[in-house]
Amino acid sequence: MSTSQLPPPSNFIRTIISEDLENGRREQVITRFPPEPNGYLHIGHAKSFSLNFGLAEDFSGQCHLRFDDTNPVKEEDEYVEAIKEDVSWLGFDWGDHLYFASDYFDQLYLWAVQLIKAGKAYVDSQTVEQMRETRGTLTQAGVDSPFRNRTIKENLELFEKMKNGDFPDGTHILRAKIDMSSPNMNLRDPAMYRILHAHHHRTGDKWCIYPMYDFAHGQGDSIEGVTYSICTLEFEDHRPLYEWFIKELGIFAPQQIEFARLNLSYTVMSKRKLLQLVNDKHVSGWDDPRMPTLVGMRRRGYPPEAIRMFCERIGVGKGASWIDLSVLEECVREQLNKSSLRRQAVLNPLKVTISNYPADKVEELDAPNHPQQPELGTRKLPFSHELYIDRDDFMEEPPKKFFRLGPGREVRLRNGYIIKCDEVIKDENGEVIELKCSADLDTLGKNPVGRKVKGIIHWVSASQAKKVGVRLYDRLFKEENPDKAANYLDALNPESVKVSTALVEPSLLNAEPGTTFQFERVGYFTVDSKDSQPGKPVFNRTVTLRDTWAKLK
RNA sequence: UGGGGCGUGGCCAAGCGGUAAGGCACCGGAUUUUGAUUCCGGCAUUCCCAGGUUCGAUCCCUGGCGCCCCAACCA
Repeated sequence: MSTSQLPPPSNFIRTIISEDLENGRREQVITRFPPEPNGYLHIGHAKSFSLNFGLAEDFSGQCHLRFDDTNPVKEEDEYVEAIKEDVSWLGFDWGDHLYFASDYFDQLYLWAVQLIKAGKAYVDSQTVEQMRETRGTLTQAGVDSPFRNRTIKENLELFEKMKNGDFPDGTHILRAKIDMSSPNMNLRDPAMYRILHAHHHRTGDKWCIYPMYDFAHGQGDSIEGVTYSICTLEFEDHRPLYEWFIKELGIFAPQQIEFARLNLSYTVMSKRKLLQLVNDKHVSGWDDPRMPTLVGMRRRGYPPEAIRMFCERIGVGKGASWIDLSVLEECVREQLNKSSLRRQAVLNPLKVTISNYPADKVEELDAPNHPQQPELGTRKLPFSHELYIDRDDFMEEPPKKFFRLGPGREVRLRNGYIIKCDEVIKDENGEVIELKCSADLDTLGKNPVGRKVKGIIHWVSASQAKKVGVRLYDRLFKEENPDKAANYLDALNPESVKVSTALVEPSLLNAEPGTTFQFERVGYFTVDSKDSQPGKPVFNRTVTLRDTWAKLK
């Protein structure tokens, strides 16, 4: 299901697939999303799996979810479950096609033996350091390992012993016998299997040798009948190796296609760094609302449709591109504008007394839940002689383009009356602490004749307003590209969150965790799913509203 | 300096020899009890540069220039 009415935008991958289908080179489209379960998914992964699942949907094919769990020391079940949840959250469905690279360990082992028998693989007994030295450099050919010409029999025996656990980690390794002088480093006898006496999250202690990515990925694709193995650009140099294994093994050949990974400004995307942010407590966890993880965005209040829209909007190419964070935020606004109920909340209160309104009177005003969607109904908004407005909406000496409240000025109370500021009360320090106003009681639901009041401000009734916790989030990093700083941690935005309170209309007190409201004229706020208590919600600011006035200033 | 990629407006991105889609941003203007939303209009004589082929080139060729990736028993 596409999030937009428009046909999916054309891109080079779609073009390749369409052509293959037309000329009969392929008959169906099978893609796959192959995360390693060693961390939480982030927005960059969303780009990848939206592409893979999207392509499968568009061409009536199938997209598999396959966990690339070939490195047991980094992988955990916790991540497997989290990843499944995130993919589902965005609305994608892998059906019965849930796989693990570890499902193929037996087959992979057999294939390794097959290559040894064919003289295409050998057991190397050099140390890591020796291998590094003999591999050569980017401009210098490598040299053959002294173990390169072991007999097939010897290799078979050694590999079997590796499997049986006769050797400690790091003592031997199975390598493909390709070309130590290849200009492509990946072809200089790449590692196929390493010894790792480690417990695997799924296969337990069955194995003490594990296949490398390069020896597992293409074969996994092949076994599953994946027709298009779509990955990021850094694997371009691996493609010849991917194809080499497929060819030598004589198995079904998927096509690997590479696209540019997502770069988002004011964000870091590397798992290592995200993990460090969590471990070093720069954020509260993987699901901190400032994190670029899907769990973080969910908690922040980003709707899944917005993330889908974002992925579609940014397109797919091969050039290293940088997307501005504001593009994502704009998608969030676009989505939330349609779906969020409107409420009033004051973040920075300034007391207002309506002098011509009875002190003991409380009126229940009707306010629409959504101005463009009357079918969403209305709610009651209490009004009394004592209110709070936002300090930003009053200026003692307003500039010409300011059309909010000022001494002697008139303004519309959103969903209420027009009021006029008669008197400004200050404390001993000269700070404004209260405004005395008078209301034009004939302006409820209608405009006065003979004068136009342009300004509209939000407010809450003092005695009925409820105080709630709010967290005002901003971008996690202050630098556009945190990786350009000497240390990306130096680029952290010290003001990425401000913990504060807000006075809100009473109906908000029982809001369900996870729901998002628009605090009119302020922004979108989501009831935090972790820290809210029944009757005691805590609000996360998801994103502010567009503010052309702030830009004017 | 070996190999693999990429260069289209501020940011993405179509186009694949016939005379520059679209989105976002931006700038006008209209509507509006959110300076929000919505709506209407504007926004590349030019596709990294220089030559060449062609009636015609962003698309083909040659040569430059710039940027990204690769030397884990990570993925």
